[in-house]
Amino acid sequence: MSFLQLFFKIIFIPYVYAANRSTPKRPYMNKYQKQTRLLAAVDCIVFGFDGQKLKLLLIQRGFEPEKNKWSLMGGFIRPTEGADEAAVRILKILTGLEGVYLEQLHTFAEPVRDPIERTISIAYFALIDTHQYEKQISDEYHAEWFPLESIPDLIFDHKRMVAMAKEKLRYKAALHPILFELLPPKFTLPLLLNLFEDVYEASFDKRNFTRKIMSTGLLLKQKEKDKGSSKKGAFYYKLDKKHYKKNFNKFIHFIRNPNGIS
Amino acid sequence: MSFLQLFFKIIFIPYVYAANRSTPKRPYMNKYQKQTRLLAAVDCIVFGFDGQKLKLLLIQRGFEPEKNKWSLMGGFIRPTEGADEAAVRILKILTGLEGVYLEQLHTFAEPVRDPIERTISIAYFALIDTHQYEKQISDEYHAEWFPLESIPDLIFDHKRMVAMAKEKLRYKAALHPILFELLPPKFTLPLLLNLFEDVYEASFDKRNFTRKIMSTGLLLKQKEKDKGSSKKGAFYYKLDKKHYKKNFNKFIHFIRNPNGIS
DNA sequence: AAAAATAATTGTAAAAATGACAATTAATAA
DNA sequence: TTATTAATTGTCATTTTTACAATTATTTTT
Repeated sequence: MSFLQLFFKIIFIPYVYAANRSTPKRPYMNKYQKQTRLLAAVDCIVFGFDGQKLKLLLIQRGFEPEKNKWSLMGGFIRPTEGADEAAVRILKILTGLEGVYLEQLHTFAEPVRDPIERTISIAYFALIDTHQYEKQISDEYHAEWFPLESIPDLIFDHKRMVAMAKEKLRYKAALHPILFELLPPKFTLPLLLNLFEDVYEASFDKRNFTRKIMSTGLLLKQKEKDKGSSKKGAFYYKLDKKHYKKNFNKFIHFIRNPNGIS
Repeated sequence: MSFLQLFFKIIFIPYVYAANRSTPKRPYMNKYQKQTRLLAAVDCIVFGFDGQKLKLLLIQRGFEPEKNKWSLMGGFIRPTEGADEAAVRILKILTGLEGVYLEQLHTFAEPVRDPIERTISIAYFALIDTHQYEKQISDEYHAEWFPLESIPDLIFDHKRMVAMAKEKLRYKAALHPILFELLPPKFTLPLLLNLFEDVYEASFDKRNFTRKIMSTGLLLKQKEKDKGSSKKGAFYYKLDKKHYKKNFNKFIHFIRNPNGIS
C-alpha cells in the first residue's frame, strides 16, 4: 500500500467524517479528538466435557505474531457489532454451534498485551456439549481439545484468561446448574457425578450427591437406560428446561465451599 | 488546529510508528492494519452508605454531549494505563480516595452507546465509606449522592450499568463480607443490620442475623458504645482485617436467596 | 428515688440440610 | 446357577436454619 493510499485510508476519511460532525448543530465535535483509539478484540474460553474429562478448545494460530502457538479463539470486534455478537460470531466460526452458553468473563486491557499494537480483549467463556460439536467441527483452525491439566503454552495473557475462566466456572457451578450446559440432552447420574468430580478435582459421596441433585427438581427421569458402562445400566435423565430457566439465578448449593478453604 | 497539524498528529506519527515495525524482523506489521480502532473508557458505579440509605454517587456533566445531565463518573483510558489503573485514577479524582474497593463489573460495547463516536466502556463498581469521602469531597464535578430508589435519568446506557451493579452487589454481598467496605472502621450491629436491610429491601430477624454475623468470626467487639441512637447504646465492632482478607473468597451465606425467587 | 421509655442484647426449640456411613439391586458373563 | 459389575437406595448423627419474645442497660420523666 502506497503512502498516498494510506493517507486516504487512515487520515483523510476520518477527517472528513469529523468535519461532517462539526456543523453548527454539534458544537462539541472536537470533544474526543485528542483521545487515543485502540483495537478491541474478543477471546473465547471454550469448555467441553467428553464424558471423562473437562477440556478446553484451543486453536493453533496460522499467522503471525506467535504463529503456530496455541491460542484461544478470538477476533477483532467489527464496526457494526457489539462484543456479545462478536463472541457469538467467533464461536460459530470455530464450532459451527449457535445458541451455546456464553457469558462475559472479564476485560483485559493492560497497555501491552499484544506486541503489535494495543488491543483490549473482552473475554467470554462458553460451555458446549462436545458431542454436538464433533459433528460439525471444521479443522480449518487446527482446533484441538486439551484436558485442563495439560494446557500448552498460550500466547499473550491467554493463560491468565483460562485460569480466571476455570475459577469462575467452579464458582458459578457451585451455585447454579451451569454444568448441565456441558452435557448432552440425555445423561446419567454417574456421568453427572463424573463431571462435578472432574471440575472440582474432588470426589463426592454418591448418595449425598444424588440426594442433592434430585432435591433440585431439575431432572426428569427417562425410561431408557444407558448400558454402555455397566451391566445394570444407568437411567437417563433430561433437564427440565422450564424449571432450569426459571430458577437459574436462584442459589442451589451444589458445592458448599468450591475453593476448599477451610 | 490546522489541517497540517492534524496531518502530523493523526497520520504521520502512526505511520512512522508502523514503518518502524515493518523492518525485516517483523514481517507481519500490516497484520492489524485493516481493523477499526475505537475509544475505550471506564465508568465507575460508586456506592456509599450514609448510615440510613445505600446511595450512588453521580456527577452532573459539565460538557457536551448531554451537558447538565447526570452521569456516572468516567473517562477515557490513557495510552499508558490499563483499565484498572484508569478506574483508580478516576475514582481518586472524584472522591479523593485511594485504596477503595473496586471491581470490574462488565464491559459495555454496543456499537452506538455514545452518539459522538463508538466508545466501549469498561464499568467498575466501587464501595466507599461516605464518611471518609465527605472530608475530601471536591465540588468540582457537581457530584451528588442519590438514594437508589430515586436515581435521576442518566446518560447513554448508564442506567443499565447501575442496574447491573446493584444486582451484582446483592449477589456478592449474599456470599462475601463485601458490605463492610461501606462502613466506617467502627460500627454497630444495628447499623450493619440496617445496611443489609437496605441493600436487600427486606427485613431480617435481629437474633438470627446477629448469630450469623458473629459465627463468621469477622467482628471484634470493642469496649466503647455508640450512644447516638439509643439510651442503652450499642457496642462498636471492628473488622478483623486479617480474617477478612484471608477468608474473603470463602462462601459465607449471609443471605440465602438474595433475589427472593422461591 | 422510682418509674417509664427506648433500643440493644440474648435463648430455645422445631425443622431442614448436611455429612458420614454400606447394603441391595439389576443385568450380564461365566 | 453363580459370579461379577456398577447403579441404586436408606439411616442416623450433626449442623444449620428458622421462627419466635423476654431481658437488660441506660436515660428521661415523674
